[in-house]
Amino acid sequence: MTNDLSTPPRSRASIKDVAAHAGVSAQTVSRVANSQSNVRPDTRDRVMASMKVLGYRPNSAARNLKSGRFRSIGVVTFNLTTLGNERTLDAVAESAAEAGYTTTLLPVLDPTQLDVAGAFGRLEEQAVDGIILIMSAQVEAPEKLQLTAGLPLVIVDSDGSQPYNIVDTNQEQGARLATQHLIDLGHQKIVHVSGPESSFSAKRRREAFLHTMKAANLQAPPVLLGDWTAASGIVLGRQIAASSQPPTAVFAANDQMALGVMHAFHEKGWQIPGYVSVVGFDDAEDAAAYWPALTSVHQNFGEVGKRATALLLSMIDGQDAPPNELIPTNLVVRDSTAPARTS
Amino acid sequence: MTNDLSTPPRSRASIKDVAAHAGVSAQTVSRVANSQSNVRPDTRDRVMASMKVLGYRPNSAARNLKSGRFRSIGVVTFNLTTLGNERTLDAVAESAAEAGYTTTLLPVLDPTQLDVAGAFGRLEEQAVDGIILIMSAQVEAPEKLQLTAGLPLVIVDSDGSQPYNIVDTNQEQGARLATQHLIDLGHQKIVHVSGPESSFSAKRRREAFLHTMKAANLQAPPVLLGDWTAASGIVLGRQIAASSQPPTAVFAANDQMALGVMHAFHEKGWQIPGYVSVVGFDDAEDAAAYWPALTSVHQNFGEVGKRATALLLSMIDGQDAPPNELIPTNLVVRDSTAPARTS
DNA sequence: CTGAAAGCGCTAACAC
DNA sequence: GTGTTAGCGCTTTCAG
Repeated sequence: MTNDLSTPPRSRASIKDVAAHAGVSAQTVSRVANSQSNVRPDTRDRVMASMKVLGYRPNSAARNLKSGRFRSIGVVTFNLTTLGNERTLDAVAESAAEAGYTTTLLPVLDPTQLDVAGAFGRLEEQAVDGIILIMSAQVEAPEKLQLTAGLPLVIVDSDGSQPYNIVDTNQEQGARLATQHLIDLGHQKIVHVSGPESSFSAKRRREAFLHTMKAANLQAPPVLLGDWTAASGIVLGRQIAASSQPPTAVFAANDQMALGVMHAFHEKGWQIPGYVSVVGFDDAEDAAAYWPALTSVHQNFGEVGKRATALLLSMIDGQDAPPNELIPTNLVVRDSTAPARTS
Repeated sequence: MTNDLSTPPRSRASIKDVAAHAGVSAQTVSRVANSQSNVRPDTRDRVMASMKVLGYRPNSAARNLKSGRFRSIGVVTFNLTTLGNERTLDAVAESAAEAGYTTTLLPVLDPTQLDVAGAFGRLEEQAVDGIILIMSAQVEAPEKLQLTAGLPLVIVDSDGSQPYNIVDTNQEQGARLATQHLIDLGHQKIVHVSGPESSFSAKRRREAFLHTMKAANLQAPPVLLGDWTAASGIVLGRQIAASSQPPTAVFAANDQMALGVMHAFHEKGWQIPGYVSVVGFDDAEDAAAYWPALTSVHQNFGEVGKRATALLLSMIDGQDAPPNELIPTNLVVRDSTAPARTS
């Protein structure tokens, strides 16, 4: 894939060409292009005709140069393949488009790149007016983020300790909701299948789980650590299924792991929710089609993306950044949870 | 979300500022910024120091204006929320980044927009050197695509009849693989759960299914039409489960609908694959964690994105476009398929 | 090795 | 209503 810069780009008609063709000044063409009112109708028509004939399209690079803005926001992603990241990105792109901004993807293949001044600094060379960093659930927020100093930055993540503008779902509240739901159903032995050590989201959910258990005077069995994938859920689920004193419920930190856990329980022949209940987190699009339909904590990623974009745009406009925002979650009860077995 | 254009953008140090600070000409700064060789080491060091102090970042708008290129490719998406689209986009972004291009998202909220000359024409104003159109599985390729004339365009879709450069997985071959797999297992009554009428992918798969059945001298029951969602799979699955003469196998046009179909079969108490076999299409990340693990046709979306990007970049470089590409698929056999029941 | 001049395409500000 | 001028930040070209 060579990028021969010596190859001239396909020539496009410029404003001058149109002006010449229509027999007017470049300025008039500009006025027509920007649909300003002070152009005589017949002149406008003539110019429009010329634009059409020549296939004229305004050059946004020139516009950007003039205005000092790119009307584009950059989104740094580590791996889009996480459900939440994708939905958030989706919402960001839509919100940005509504505001007349485009969204530029800045994929960071190797997370450690972020620590390299050069690599991350280069983000600022991108034609963007601000940056949204959608933290991967698997990557720690790098300390070196200062490097973006100069460009407005919004982080979508759970680590409130970072000195940046954070938008996220209220993970703690969600985990509390899920845990309390199980407790209310009479479950006492509840195993938590958590995300990886490095993830702040995982940590938040884990801590909230532990806290809620404690508040109910319940002893939490050792927390199991997965990596968010369904495959890790299967492994951990089998581990649970092999224990001598099976729990009556499992709270998985995301739906994919919950799916894997249920898979392992089916293998073992356990009834869900008759023998064991399972709760997930995310409320994935397919959660209702899992077998059984999964009770899960709904995260409003669309809202997260929207708020993050709104926040960034207001920062770009030079306004003071509002305090960090936490989008509330809600529990969607389906068929994978029931009162604890009595045996 | 106002966009007050009168608010001046935050000032950044320009090449002039650096030049003044370092006591050299702007030209020299430019040379240093582009790491050209003909600068004396101490001059270079002085300039670099000034750049650092002032936090200088080259303005890509100006560069773009000079070079006539944006080093960015636009990706038009209708809805990212489809598995394939997301993975393809991911691969496009990575490939583009490797080639030094950024990826600009051009979300089209309302597909009918495409028919409006103005809306689609505006894509060309975007700061992109070419466009990849990832057709939604739910949207018909508009006839009006001619409107992009002027910008290199690659379409990721299955409609070979369009006069554009197409990259896609080999849907027909995949559907044949799935159908033949069931036939080889002795299934004779196979129901196909297809995607929506408007989708070319769905049509391709449906036709290949029908053709393969015919070639095996098997009569295909009426095809059921879903909308790709797991929810529609549940509805259709219940319909199948209610029939007086149940099929021995179902071939769903995507994994999500297969998940829904299996959900309905579980409800009915049917054993999978003991009583009925199910095959999906996509090989979703979680397919192996479904219950039972789903046999599915693997689509290499990563390769599709890569090839589409490579194709577009070569077109941007003014090279002749190679013929349309079809990426082969392969069948991943798991636990949801078994020999047909004999009863 | 370094600098000065010109111009990429566009638009704000000012003529007429 | 329309045209002219100037300049956004950078790089290519040509002089020194």
